[in-house]
Amino acid sequence: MKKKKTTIKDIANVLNISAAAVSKALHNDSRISEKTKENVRQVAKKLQYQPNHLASALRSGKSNLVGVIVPRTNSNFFSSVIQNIEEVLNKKGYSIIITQSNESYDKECKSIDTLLYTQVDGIIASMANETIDLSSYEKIKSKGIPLILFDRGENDLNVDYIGIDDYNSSHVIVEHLVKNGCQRIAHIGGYKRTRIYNNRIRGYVDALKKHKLPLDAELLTEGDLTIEDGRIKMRQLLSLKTRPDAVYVAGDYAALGALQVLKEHKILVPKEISLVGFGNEPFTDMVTPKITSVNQHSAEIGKQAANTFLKYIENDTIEQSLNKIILTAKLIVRDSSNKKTPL
Amino acid sequence: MKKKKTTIKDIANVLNISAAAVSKALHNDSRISEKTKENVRQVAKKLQYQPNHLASALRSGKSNLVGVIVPRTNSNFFSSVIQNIEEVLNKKGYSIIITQSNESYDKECKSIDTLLYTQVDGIIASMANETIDLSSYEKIKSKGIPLILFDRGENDLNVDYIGIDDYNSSHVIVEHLVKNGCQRIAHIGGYKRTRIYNNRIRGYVDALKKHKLPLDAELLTEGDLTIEDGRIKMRQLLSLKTRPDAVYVAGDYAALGALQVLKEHKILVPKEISLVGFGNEPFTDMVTPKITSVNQHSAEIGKQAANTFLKYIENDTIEQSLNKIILTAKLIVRDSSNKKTPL
DNA sequence: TACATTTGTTTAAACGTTTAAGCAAATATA
DNA sequence: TATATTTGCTTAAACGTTTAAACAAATGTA
Repeated sequence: MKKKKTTIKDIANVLNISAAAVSKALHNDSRISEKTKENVRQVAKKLQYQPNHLASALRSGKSNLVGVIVPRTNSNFFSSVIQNIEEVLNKKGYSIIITQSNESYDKECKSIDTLLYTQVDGIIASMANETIDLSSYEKIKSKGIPLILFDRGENDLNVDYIGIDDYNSSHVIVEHLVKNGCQRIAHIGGYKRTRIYNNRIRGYVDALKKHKLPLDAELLTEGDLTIEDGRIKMRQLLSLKTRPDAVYVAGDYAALGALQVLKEHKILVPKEISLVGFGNEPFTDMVTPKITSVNQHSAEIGKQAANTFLKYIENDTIEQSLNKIILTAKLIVRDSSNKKTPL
Repeated sequence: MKKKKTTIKDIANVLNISAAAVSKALHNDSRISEKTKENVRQVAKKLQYQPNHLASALRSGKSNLVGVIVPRTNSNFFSSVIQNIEEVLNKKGYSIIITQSNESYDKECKSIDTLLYTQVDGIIASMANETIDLSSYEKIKSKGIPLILFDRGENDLNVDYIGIDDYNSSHVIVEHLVKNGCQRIAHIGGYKRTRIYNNRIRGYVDALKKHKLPLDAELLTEGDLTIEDGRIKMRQLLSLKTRPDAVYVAGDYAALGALQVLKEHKILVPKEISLVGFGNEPFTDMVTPKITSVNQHSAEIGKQAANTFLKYIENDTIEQSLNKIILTAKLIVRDSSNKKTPL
């Protein structure tokens, strides 16, 4: 059934030379004559030779494969980061293997095992929401291969991190809402244990203080930021004795859920309640009203992550350490928070 | 820099047994004593032994890796298919490697090369829109590993295919629109060269005939079904002397673009023009009005694809041939086409 | 001419497993 | 007691490469 695959030896036999010569010819070794190289290339083509990656990786100790772990691929942010990682790495002869954790810690551990098992030369990852125990990430480090984190990182791992300035983004958002006359700003946040969400919460709290706005515990919630979570939290906010006049949601999906609830309650956005999301997912520009959100520079993050990996490959004497590249996120003001020129 | 990895030999040395014994112990060979097995397991754990996949795959000729190629991962359909493929295959000890073609033929070829190079045991793929030349897919077949296609398939490859009944889905859609009083139904279609879109177009044409509706060439367009494509095609339709009273779009993203244009033109949906999409992407349920769409049973497709692969692995005497599994898609009627109980 | 260098190749070991074959010791069978 | 079988391991080859080391032939140098 299985067709026999062409090996370097088959080529060697045809040309009556050694397998070693063929290997070197294919790698353009200077000690192989131009004539032999040409012969090898021709026979290789004719026999449809494809190098056996397993063998070469085993021998050389380099797989030319990089693992990428993301919580999910069906968000524009992660999809775009991946695309850019791939673009940069392909140019340098690396291929990438994508795995999704589905925000599950167990699945993430399995992904890591799969990647290590595949003997990837490095791993670029964004951590699952659930992840608290870092031991599987420590395992990557202990194998001595570069580990680069982006978006969802963790200082304690002492590796490179590429992300945006979440703390400051919250300040920008609150400032924007205040300028638009909002006084009672709620925050539908992610889980505090995830660093980025924690930073957004801290930023929100500090920005309220800065603007001398009351910090009301019932206006601050934590959750997984799914659409459903956004719906639940928005309903909670609407049931308060004093409703907020603005809601800053730490993720676009939850912001969408919140918007649905607002529309179901016939509440005018932004007139009665302003809404701001986070992530600049494409749909924020598609719904009515369009949702104000924060652009996370996915392309840039992907490129920087890939380049950071390459840095370690090109110079393996550098020891990894906590090294943060923080990009400044950009607030994209749309209808959902723009009271000045309403729909 | 690179830490030395534990091998089977290290374990053997500690216990003063041969590497072969360790290998067998780890594979629970019946000819190894329970005591030795236990010792091996303990030492393996202590030394944090992780089998070297490259070596075992090279030796055994099985990588336990399955490649998955999709046009893109940031659609819910593909993301869900992938998740289900993974679920089924993980249980059987396989890991999957995801690659995206980004709808580009070149990228698809590269993906195939990467996967073959990684020595995957099989490939499950959905073809890029652009793909006409099938030679890279033929390459997969010529390697003798199973190739399973889903959603975007091609009869000429003579391999297994899992998808939905596109032709019939068009009939269901047209029927639904007719029942809602539509008489002049347009179709914003995909490229005819892609089989699924061709089938949707044929279904549309035949359904019109069946209902004795006029088949007007200017009501039928072809494109790549991106949001932008949907916008362009909708504008074209609106500029006709006689506008359609319903638009059936062969993809949800394009349907979204079409909806945006309709709203910009203050055209009431579904009152003036009804709209139907395809794919049941989550956002169809999020926008206003909610878009009627077709559920493609992504989970089922993923499971069937994985099981089809396993069928060949479990019995390698079966020769692959054109073998279609066609699921019946389900029309999800929402506001955008429901004239009877409008908003 | 004698020696050194360069060129183009071969040989053989190695990467970390798996596995067929072999073998000694223990146990079962007659 | 002698022979057969089972148990529990070892030996060695193999998977398809890469690569250090060796070497013969060709070319250069003095």
